[in-house]
Amino acid sequence: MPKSKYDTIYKDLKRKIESNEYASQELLPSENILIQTYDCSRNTVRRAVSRLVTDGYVQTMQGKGVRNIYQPTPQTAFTLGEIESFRESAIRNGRVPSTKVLVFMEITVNDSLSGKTGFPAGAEAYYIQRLHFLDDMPLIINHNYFRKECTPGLTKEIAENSIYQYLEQDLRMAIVNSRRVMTVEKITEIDEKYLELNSEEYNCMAVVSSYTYNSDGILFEFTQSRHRPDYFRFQDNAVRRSGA
Amino acid sequence: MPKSKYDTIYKDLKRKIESNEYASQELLPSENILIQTYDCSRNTVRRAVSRLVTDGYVQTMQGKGVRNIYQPTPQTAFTLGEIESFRESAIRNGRVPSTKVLVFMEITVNDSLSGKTGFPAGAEAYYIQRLHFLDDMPLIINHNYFRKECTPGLTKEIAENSIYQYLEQDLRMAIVNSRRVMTVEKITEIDEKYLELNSEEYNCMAVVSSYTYNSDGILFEFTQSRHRPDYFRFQDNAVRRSGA
DNA sequence: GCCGATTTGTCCGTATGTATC
DNA sequence: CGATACATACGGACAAATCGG
Repeated sequence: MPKSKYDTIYKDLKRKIESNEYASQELLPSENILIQTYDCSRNTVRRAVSRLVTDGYVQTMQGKGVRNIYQPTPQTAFTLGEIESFRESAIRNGRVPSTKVLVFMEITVNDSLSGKTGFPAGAEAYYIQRLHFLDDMPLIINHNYFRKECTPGLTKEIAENSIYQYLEQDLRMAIVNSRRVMTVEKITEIDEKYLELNSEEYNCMAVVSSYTYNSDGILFEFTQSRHRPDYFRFQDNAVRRSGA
Repeated sequence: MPKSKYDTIYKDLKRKIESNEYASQELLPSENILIQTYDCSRNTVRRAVSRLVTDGYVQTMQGKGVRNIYQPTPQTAFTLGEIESFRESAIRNGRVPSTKVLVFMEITVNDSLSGKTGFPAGAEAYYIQRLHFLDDMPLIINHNYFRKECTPGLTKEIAENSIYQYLEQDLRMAIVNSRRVMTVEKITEIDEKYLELNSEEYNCMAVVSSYTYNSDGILFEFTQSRHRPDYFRFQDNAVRRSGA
């Protein structure tokens, strides 16, 4: 459910671009036309369009217009710039996700873990290790740490489905911000075993570490995602600010 | 040189956050205060702040205020969401960059290359292979393809310095948009030789493929950057739009 | 629980500047 | 030169969330 007018316009334009209602490399209707189309102010139109710019869907050109530069993302591509759960990403790509919980335990954060996760030492936390499948192929091992204080009531059953769905829908939690770091690391025996990798073929893998904050600005999740290298693909769109 | 009022405010707030003038986890001055401070309208302040949000510097909370959630990025971290040349990134991290041109040639795009780069078949292009050093350590091999039509006059000498500087300052070209895809690929003999890698230790590496468009919406650059895995680090900030 | 003050979120209208055609 | 299109900036109005009394 779109929550606001500019969000409605944004989603509508996005859908039209994705469904080729505007030809690639062609101009979108001008702001004035869009104002009439959606019966709104110029600011509102511009807000919607500026989101399409950061999404890499369009490019604005002063004096000329707004060009559609959208190109469909290949399947299995993750998109950066937004927070998306494994399940959401899979569904968006038309795949069948499944999850196996390898470890579910409650722990107390010690100094070593505190340095790695950013959680305060002594805090209570859930540690969850999960294997994610796409169409029955094991692709990702996730090591999740959730601060218990912020995410009470997590169970193994929830972890088998969607933790984010539980946090947002049941706990009414707003997940706001996530810092992610991508690196390449050597594979471990656990990776080799569960992802069915051969270390002679691939001896390292893509690792995404993410630090996620809730709407109170509290770091409540640290996750390390270890991706099968041959299926790892992250996509990003960058905008160069003139004269930066 | 900041080009606009909101850009000035954005840069000033950013600097203050980075230099700890606002304590971490604390609130920034309210919009009303900022309006007085910078003698401007509310929209202008909000525009500056919203850029800090996408940068992951602050988090806005309706009814509460704007919290500083900035954490300094470790050195050698690249930042996503913006286009930055190797040279710029190195300087930002206080390192000494240098570049060695391995190959500089002019080519005609054939079908195979057209599929890879997105350039039309038959187009003229520069192919440049470069080795990038940070503090005398070889870190990245870049394979650049530039459409000659869009980037006339490229020379080996320019490639040894900064191509982007040439494009922006000399050709007055506006680089606007770049789509990037990160993957993990097996290392090649060229990688092994120039990056001084041992395939028994690391047999794959981080690869960033980027498709860059100019202000006319024309794809003028395709680059494949092959990064030493043990020094590769990409950072990103993601915002979850409520109810997405 | 209520109310008012504060703070951010959304939306509108207008004016002016700059680039393109 | 004028018309069109996007960019910047201002001001005002109301809504929604938070907080303190």
